[in-house]
Amino acid sequence: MKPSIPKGTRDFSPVELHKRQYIFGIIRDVYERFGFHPIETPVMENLSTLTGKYGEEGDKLLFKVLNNGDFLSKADPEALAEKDSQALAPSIARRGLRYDLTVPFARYVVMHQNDLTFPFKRYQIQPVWRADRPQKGRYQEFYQCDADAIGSDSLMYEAEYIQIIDEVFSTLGLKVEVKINSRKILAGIAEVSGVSDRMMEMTMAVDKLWKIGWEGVRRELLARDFTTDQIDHIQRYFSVEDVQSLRTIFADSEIGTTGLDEVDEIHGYLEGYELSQELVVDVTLARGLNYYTGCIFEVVSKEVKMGSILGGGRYDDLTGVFGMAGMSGVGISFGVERIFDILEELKRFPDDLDQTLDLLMLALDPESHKVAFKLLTEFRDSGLRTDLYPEPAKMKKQMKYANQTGVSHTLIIGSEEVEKGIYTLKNMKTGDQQKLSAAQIVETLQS
RNA sequence: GUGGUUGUAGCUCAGUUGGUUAGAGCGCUGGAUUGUGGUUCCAGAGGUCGCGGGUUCAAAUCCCGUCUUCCACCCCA
Repeated sequence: MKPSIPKGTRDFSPVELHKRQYIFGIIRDVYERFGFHPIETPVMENLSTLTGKYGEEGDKLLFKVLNNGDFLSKADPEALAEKDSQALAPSIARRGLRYDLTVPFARYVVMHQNDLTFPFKRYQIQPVWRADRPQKGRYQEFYQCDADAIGSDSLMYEAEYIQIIDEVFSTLGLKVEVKINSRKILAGIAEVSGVSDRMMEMTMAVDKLWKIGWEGVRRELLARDFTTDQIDHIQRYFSVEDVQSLRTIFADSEIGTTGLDEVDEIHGYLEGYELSQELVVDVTLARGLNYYTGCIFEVVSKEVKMGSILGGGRYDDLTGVFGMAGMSGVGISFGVERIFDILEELKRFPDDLDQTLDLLMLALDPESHKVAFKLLTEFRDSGLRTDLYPEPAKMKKQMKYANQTGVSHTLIIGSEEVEKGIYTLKNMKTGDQQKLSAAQIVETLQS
C-alpha cells in the first residue's frame, strides 16, 4: 500500500522541528518568567465537555471518537433509522478530540479546584484538532500555546499579557500591531444603538470591517434585519477617531463606560513601560469566541498580510458550565503555525538552528574507529554534542555526511593521529585545520 | 458545510489534436580522486503518470467517482 497521512496533518522534519522548537522555546521562556506553570491535558475529552462551548459552527468541527465494542447496538435507534448523523453522534461517540486548550483548562480547574491555589497561572503547549477544511496555514491538527490566569479580576494581568506579547514578538524579531478592545465597549455601542439584545450579531459583522468595508458590513447587518436607523448609529459609533470620544456617547451606558475605564486602567499599568510594538485600541475588534466578556486581544503582523497570529481575552465565567461560578480568568494563545509561516517568509529564523552537533568524528580505519569510539565518550562527557561516523568509510563520504548534516567541526582520526594522540580538527565553514590533543579540542570547541 | 483548483521520479516541473520504449533540471549512488565536503566531468539507479471505474483498436491525455493540495466563502489559529 501507498503510505499517506490524513488531510490537514503534517510530518515535521528535523529542520522544521528545530524552527518550531525555537518558537516554542521563546514563548515558554517568557511564560515562565512571568510566573506561569505548565500543565498538560489528554488528547481526548468527554464529548459532553466539549459540545456547546464553541457555538453551533464549532460543534460541527469537533472530531468525535467512535466508541469501542458493539457501539451500534447501543446507538439511538431513532436517529439510526432516520440516518440523522447529527442526532446519532452522542450515542456512538462519547469522546472527542480537544478543539482548543481553554475549555479543557476550565474543566481542569474545576476538577482540581481543591489542589489549586488561586490565582492560578498556567501555560499549555499542545496540539488541538478541528475538522475544518484545510488551507495554507490552516490545518486539522495544529499547536496552540496558551497562557491563562484564573481566579482574579485584576487588570494587572491584561497589562502583563501585553508585556508578554511585546517580548515574544520582539525576541522573534517581528513587527506587529497589538490590538485591544473590550467586549464591554462593544456592549456599550450596542446599547446606545438600541440593539443590546443583538450584540453578538453586530460584533460579528463589524469584525469583518477590515475585509469588506462599511458597505459590506451594512449589507450584512441589513441581511440580519437590522433597521437602517440602527445601522447608521452603529456605523457612526464605530467610526469615532478617538476611543475617548465614546465617553460622552456612553453617558447613559454604564457598561460602555466601564469598558472605557478598564482600557484606561490597563494603559495606566503600562505607563512608563517601554513597549517595542505598537499598541492600539481598536473598537472594531470583536473576536468570534463568545465566552469572552471583558478585554480582548489580537495581534497582526505589520510585515506580512495574514490573519491574526494571537488571540485572547477575559472571560468572567468560563468554569460556570462545569459548576464553579465566579471564576474570572484571562488568557492568550499564540498562533504558532502562522508565526512560523511569517518567519519563514521573511527569512527571520536564526541560521544556526540546525547546527545541533558541535563535532563529527571521522575514523579512517578499524583501529582508529575503536580509539575514536572511546574519545567520543570523553567529548560527550565534557558537554560537547558529538557524534562518530558509524564505520571507517572513505573520507570523502564522511566529509559529505558532515557537510550535509550541518556540523560545524569534524575531527579526522587515522593511524597517524592515533599514534601521536594529536588529532586533526577541521572547521567546516572556513576549511581551516589544526592538530590538537583531546583536551585542546574540548577547550577550543567550548569557547 | 458551499463553489472552484491541483496531483507525472526523492524535489521542481515538461509531456503536442488520445498514438510505439513517459522526459528535463536539481537531488541520490558510484567513479575520475586508496587522507579531505560545499566546484567540475563521466556513468548509473529511481515511475502501478494519486487511487478506482468507464469510453476507445489505443488513455498521463477524454468522462465519472474518490482521496489529496491549494483558493474563495463559512469560521478561525
